[in-house]
Amino acid sequence: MAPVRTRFAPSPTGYLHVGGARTALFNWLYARHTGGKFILRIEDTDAARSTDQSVQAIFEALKWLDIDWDEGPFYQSQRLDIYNAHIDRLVAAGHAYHCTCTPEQIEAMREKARATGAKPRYDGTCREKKLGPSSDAVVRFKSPTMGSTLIEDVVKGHIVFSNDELDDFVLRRTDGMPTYNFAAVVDDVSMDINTIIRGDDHIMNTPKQILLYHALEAPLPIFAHVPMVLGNDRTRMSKRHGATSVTAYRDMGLLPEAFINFLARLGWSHGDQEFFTRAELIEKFSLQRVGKSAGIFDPVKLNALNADHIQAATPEHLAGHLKPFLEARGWHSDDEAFLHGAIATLQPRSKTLLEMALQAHFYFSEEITLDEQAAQKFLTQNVLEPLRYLREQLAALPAFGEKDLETVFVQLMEKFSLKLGKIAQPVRVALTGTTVSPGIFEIMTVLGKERVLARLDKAIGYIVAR
RNA sequence: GGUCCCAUCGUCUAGCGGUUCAGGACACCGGCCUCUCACGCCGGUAACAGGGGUUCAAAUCCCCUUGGGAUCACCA
Repeated sequence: MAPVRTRFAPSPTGYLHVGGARTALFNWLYARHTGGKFILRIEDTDAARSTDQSVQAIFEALKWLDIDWDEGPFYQSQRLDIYNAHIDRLVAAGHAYHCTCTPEQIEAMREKARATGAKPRYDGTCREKKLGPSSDAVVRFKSPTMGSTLIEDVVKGHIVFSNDELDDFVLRRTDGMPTYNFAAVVDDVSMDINTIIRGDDHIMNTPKQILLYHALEAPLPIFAHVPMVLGNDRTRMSKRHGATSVTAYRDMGLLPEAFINFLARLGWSHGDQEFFTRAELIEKFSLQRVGKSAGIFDPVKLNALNADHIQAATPEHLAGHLKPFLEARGWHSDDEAFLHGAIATLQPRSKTLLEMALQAHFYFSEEITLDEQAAQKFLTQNVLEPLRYLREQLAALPAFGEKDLETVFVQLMEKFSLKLGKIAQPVRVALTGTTVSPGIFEIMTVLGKERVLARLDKAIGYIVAR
């Protein structure tokens, strides 16, 4: 068996979207799983719509997902000589011909066909004219008029197309650029791509491509058409479904490992398992386990999976991904231990890194602001003495671990006959400014004695002043 | 409209003829835990689109209907 060679071949006409990312992921996973090669190719033969900005956006997204490639990136726009050489071969062999019909004439043909209820298609006017190349001629493929073409798809099974459905499609445009079907096949052949994994919206192109493989006398690759990713309205994912750019999910606070886990599980399964590390995905991925039906992209489930990955990650790992969100709020910390401690307390209560950053406000804001409602309700006269006592006891503490703190609180509760519930909320408000936060002992441990005392002083001052 | 693909809980899916009055996950609804919010734990509601076959036996195989999707360019 020749080693597996897969490729991802996006057209740079916009950012990398969810469907494209999944196609890239499946190709990459399959190559990594089999120990094969994964090739990146940029299909920029549409000069009008391709932009370098889009190319950069695609690179950026793949980099975030940590999908790396072994060869490329190749640019089709730089391979015109190769396509032209193949065009010459095809014309010489009688598989293709020059055609000077104008777009207007073609449109007229289609109109006429539609009027008679026939299929709108090129009528073969130039098919036998043996025209030579010229600046106003396209090159068309001479499609067989009889017979049928069979696709043996790894995920969809056998699909048969009658060849009379096909017309003589264009291989090279008047501007000298190859069309998609032709360039893709020439590249896949010349790059030895033996496994083509792509969205099933390409199924209709496949018979044309198979015919081209035959004309080029090239061995057929394995085809695997994976089902589409749909939006919640059951149509193909597009801009109107909200965030569909991969990097938008990064900016919403998703972890790349959670995102690829989610993408992989959309259409592929391994028993009942939901959570996969990157290594597990590579180990377990297989084309046989890819389903046939389209799936709806569910952002709620994505977030839930992300929460699982956040919980499973180490604070050290999360720190790198979280920092941009902190910095966006003007928060910095050179104290790694402090940062990691803070993250650890937030892990079980954050579905996204954005949520985590938002909840981390009291760790990184130098001066916390007391929420007025919270302060009104919990920083009252009757907790003034307990808080003063607490402040003194804490100040005298030689160590500031959770156990030490608990001991102080037990004493406090006994001395003032208070339940923990009665004193915890005031302390929470004093330390964080709000009524919602991680456990107060964890917070205090992370914050450290100095900050805790300062915040208690501030709260005491607030009570005295009211 | 032609062609092609698809069809299990709201969603993602397990199920590859019998051990399933269909299992898991997310979401939802109860309860427990508890210093708040979460996490966690326990429990619950919820699906084989419909109709014909084949078979001793069908969610699983075949056909039809219905529904959804994709595609019909000198875009990719």
